[in-house]
Amino acid sequence: MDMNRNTGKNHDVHVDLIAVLVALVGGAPSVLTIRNEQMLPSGPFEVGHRSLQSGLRAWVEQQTGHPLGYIEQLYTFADRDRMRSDGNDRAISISYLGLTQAEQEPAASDPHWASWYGYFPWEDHRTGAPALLAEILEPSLKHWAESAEDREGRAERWQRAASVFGFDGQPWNEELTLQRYELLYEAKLVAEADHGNAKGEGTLPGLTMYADHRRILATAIARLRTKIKYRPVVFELMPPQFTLLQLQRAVEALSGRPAHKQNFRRLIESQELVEETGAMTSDTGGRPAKLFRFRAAIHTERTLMGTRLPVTRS
Amino acid sequence: MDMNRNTGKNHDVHVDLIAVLVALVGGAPSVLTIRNEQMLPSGPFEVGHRSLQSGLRAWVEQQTGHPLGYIEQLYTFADRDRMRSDGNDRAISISYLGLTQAEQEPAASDPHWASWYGYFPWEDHRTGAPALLAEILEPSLKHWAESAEDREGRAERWQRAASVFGFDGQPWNEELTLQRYELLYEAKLVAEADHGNAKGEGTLPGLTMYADHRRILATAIARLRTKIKYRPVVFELMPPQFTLLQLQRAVEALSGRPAHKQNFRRLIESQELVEETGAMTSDTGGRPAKLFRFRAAIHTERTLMGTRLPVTRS
DNA sequence: GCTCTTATGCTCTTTATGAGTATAATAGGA
DNA sequence: TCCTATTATACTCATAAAGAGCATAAGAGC
Repeated sequence: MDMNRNTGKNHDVHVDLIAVLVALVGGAPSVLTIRNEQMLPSGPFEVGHRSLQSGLRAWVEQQTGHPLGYIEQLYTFADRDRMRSDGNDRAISISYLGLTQAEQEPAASDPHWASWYGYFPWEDHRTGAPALLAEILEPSLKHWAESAEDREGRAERWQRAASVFGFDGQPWNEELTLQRYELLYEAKLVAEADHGNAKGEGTLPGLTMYADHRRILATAIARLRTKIKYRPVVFELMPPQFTLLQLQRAVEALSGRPAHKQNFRRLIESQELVEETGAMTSDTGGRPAKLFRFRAAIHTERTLMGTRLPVTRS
Repeated sequence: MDMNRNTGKNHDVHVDLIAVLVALVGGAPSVLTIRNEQMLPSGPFEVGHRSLQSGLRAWVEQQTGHPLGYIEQLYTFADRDRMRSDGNDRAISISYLGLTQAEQEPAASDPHWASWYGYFPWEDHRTGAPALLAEILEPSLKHWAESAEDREGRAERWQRAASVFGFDGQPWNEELTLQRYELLYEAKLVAEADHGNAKGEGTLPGLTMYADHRRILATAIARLRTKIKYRPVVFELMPPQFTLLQLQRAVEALSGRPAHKQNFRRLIESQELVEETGAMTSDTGGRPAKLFRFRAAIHTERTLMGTRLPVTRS
């Protein structure tokens, strides 16, 4: 039955496991990094590992001391020239997305919780579209579009840039984080795109990362932004008790766009995701707020239900 | 910068590429199989392959003669005991979902288009819930639930079965194909679940497959059923021209549940996914129908928009 | 008591969606 | 030819969900 093995040749390849571990640190959606915010925790999949997940768990705990909670598989990459800076031999990266809470403050600089908007400043629309979108990205991409050979090429490039970045009055779609990064990569506007060249700062604002780690981070953000809309995953990022505004801020931090407060609570409450703890908190800055917790039952029902979240239209 | 490689040990593992290629064959959602409908096309990822996708493409074309169209990555599996029947050494399977049209009729028996409901008879609710759900699955799962050790275990098992299969008046959710298969696996009701034992027919109706290929197929079905609701992927499965009823039948075939005809067309038309070709067809059996094609623009906009599809409530 | 700030309740409008009624246009047989 | 079965297509109705905004409540600080 098994005909594809043992053809004599050695087909085995190197497999890396990479973790995008997300937590909210002081309101900022953050990712756990090592090496001066340049790398995601990672390590090779070894023969001793019981499973992909347990292998990843081992590496992350060894490199960062942080335990892994909820994780889900993200994507498996194997682009020859995108992957490795020394890129000669064959390798595969299996990436995972993890959600936790950052217990201690990021004191030491090595395992460090870095805000993901440091790497993607154009993704944060919580207080409106960032200035650099119109001031830097739009002209740069326009220039790139113009540099296409033929007329259709130019039109097609600009069309793509506009729809993905929301230029020309098109709506911003926060889920397209990966497509935006890929477009910038294609336009050689991110430092990772020119191989072997001076690896200092990119052409655009925004921190760069080792190899394709920034692409993996973009994949994680996109996934999380999609998922948060139909599955109650914010859970994993919240403390045991919270106010509805705190919950809203968490969702806004992830999606990168503002939510309508009253509608947000209507939605959350109508879905019976949370229940009152009975306690109140008064460090709100205004009227004290009720504290909520997630309903225990949710954890089992989780697969079955959806969560939608209300955002402001424009 | 690169610290995780070359530690002296050889960490390399065997990587298989597996394709779930889907097409509609005479109204049946079908998957391309080899080896007497027991296997999905697959082969090792080799050093010569330019990318995962091109490697997969090579294997599928070699084994089935079928070209690969639209594909997307599904999942990467590496469960030691689930994966290989001879399971001693380490291996990883990277699976892809592909959508095409089956040009020629499935004449030869080896590369064969097999209806996916042959493997998962309980998944086809187009004409109501299949009888075997109540007659076979429900009692079997009840028995499994009862065989748990303690009271909570029994309650929890039945609770899970009921919500995933829609027993006790709970709604059927067509997207839970994978969870259903996993539950049956856990309950040892599918033949793949007892290792090395008589590999004849499973305890339940439904064809079995080699190793974990049926699980991969379940993953593909679940993915497609989810995706079809927010991305216009039916495209890839349709001929260049079609009537709205044909389109509806395609969607129903994939989702496994009936749609409301008038609402279906309202939705499709309101989304401007299609345009009239001007031609009509009269092999409808009744009043002739307008022929439609997908709007060309859609192919570029594809990433950006959603498609929703209306189903009957109960 | 006044002001600022956040919490919370409620209304209004628009849109989406599930469901059903009615009519049109063909084929085929009585 | 007329009747019937079958599918296509147009509308209407009711309800639910979603976006927006108004109004009031309840604290802190001055």
